[in-house]
Amino acid sequence: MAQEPGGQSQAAADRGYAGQVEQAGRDDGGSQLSNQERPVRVRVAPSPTGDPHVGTAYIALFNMCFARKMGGQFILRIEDTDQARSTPESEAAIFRALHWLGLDYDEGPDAGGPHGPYRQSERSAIYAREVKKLLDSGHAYYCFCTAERLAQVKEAQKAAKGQLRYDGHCRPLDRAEAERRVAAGEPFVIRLAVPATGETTFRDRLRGEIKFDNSTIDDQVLLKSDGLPTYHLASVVDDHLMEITHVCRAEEWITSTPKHVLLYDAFGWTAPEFIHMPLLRNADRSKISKRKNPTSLDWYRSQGFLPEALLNFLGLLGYSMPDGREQFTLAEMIDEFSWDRVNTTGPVFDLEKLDWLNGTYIRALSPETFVARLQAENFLPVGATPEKMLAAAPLVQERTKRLSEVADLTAFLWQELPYEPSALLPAKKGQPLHTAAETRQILEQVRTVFSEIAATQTWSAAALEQSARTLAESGDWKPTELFMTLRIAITGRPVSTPLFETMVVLGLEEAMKRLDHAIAKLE
RNA sequence: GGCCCUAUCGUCUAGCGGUUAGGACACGGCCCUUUCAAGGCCGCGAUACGGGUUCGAAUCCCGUUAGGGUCACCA
Repeated sequence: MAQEPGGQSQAAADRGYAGQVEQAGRDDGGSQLSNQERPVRVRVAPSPTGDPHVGTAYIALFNMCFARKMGGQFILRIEDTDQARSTPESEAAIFRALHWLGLDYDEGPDAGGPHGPYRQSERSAIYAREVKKLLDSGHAYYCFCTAERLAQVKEAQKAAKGQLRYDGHCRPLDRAEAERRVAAGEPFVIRLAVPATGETTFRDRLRGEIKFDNSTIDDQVLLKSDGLPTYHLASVVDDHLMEITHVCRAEEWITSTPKHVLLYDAFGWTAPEFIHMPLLRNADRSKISKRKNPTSLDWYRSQGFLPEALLNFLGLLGYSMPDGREQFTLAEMIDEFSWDRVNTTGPVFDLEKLDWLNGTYIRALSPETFVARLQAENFLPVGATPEKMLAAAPLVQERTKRLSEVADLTAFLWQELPYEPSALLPAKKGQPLHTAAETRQILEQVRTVFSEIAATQTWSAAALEQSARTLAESGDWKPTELFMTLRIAITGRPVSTPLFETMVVLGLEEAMKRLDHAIAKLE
């Protein structure tokens, strides 16, 4: 990479400076070992604004897999340097969501660890200290430009169809003079002094060499006027001090990576290896957004997606297992993990496939686990009992894609649903096949026969079906016609879990009561 | 618009110079069946385009086109 001459000598000077820092004590995140030689340490660094994002889980998953595969550490760092948007509620929601998914980190705000604090708002002194080094070495400078001036410059550049970037107005300012203005209380920011010429290159693990002309890189603000760092400064400083070896983040960061590389150079630190994951997409292929796609992990949880299913699904996006299997556990994914099988094209987040996958996980649950999950996640309908749900579980699981559907699917078990009397009459193309009187008559026969069964035999689905079938055939009813009439009488709906099994679950007394009600409706 | 990334069925993907381009979701049909599901079988359906390199390109290179990202004192 062709650095301008000045930049190179500056970098050399920095190395000596960095050496002093190391002697000074525990500020030595960057050992001289390469990233291949150091123990793997990766992180996910969400910003606590709004709902916990599905993209955070996606990136966390891949970081986690790599860390576990390599026997390294996985860290959570909260990037809350935006005072206006960060909230404690959002932070708590991130912790909750990640733990729900089983993406447990080794170090983090709520997990502790030797490289804390893990919340950037608590690290201000560190950034102030580090940015001063940049000021001293000439890699950063004070800027007093007002928002208005910046806006004007941008307008002028737009009009001239030139590049949109800071014009370097404050860069030539004398350091002593600048500090006098700072001391006088004038608002300021600190900017990165990007070399005017040359280019900055880095290697992306997935895409190879990526090259940027320095002339296209902005003099990025490092320290905001509120005294807090921007993402660029904070993440570079923290990744270094936290001894992060691999930065795996979303593709949207590629264009700011050269700024980070320049920062590592300016500090005299070894840059981590960069891995830019593809961006999750909406159906129209734009970056996934809450306007076009559910993005909140809380939403997925409230819909009744199982964490293991969601994780499996995320693992299918931009990634594939060596044997092509599509259903796998986190442990299996870790076991087989390799960056070599990560794609670079942004996958569309397909909710339909998630539904299918979630359904397969729900069906694989034991009835006991199924009910336990419903209870734990508050999906047990009002009035439902775990005992009855357990009995119904095998019938319900097979028809459930999301746990949230269970309430509707089993509604008739906990209450008698209203329906129109006409719904009891079998019909074909709008034409009734039997009159109300005929229907009432056969229902009365059914009630009689079922009562006998109840008195003499076990209340089994097979026995009920057999007698109902016999009854229908002895009359001029097709079994399916009678079954549909019974289905309406018992469940109140034309679509339900299998009729006779359902009656068994419902119980003798309740089923007979509903038959009586149906007969009454036909009088 | 500048810069950067990307390009196999509608969607998720396999493929890493020689395959009838494979699988999954979705969709359609059939079977099973008591409705809905689940399950089984079958079908539909892709290498963006144009140049090269090569005996041979989905695979390698270049260009075009298209899509995306990014150009904040947000991350």
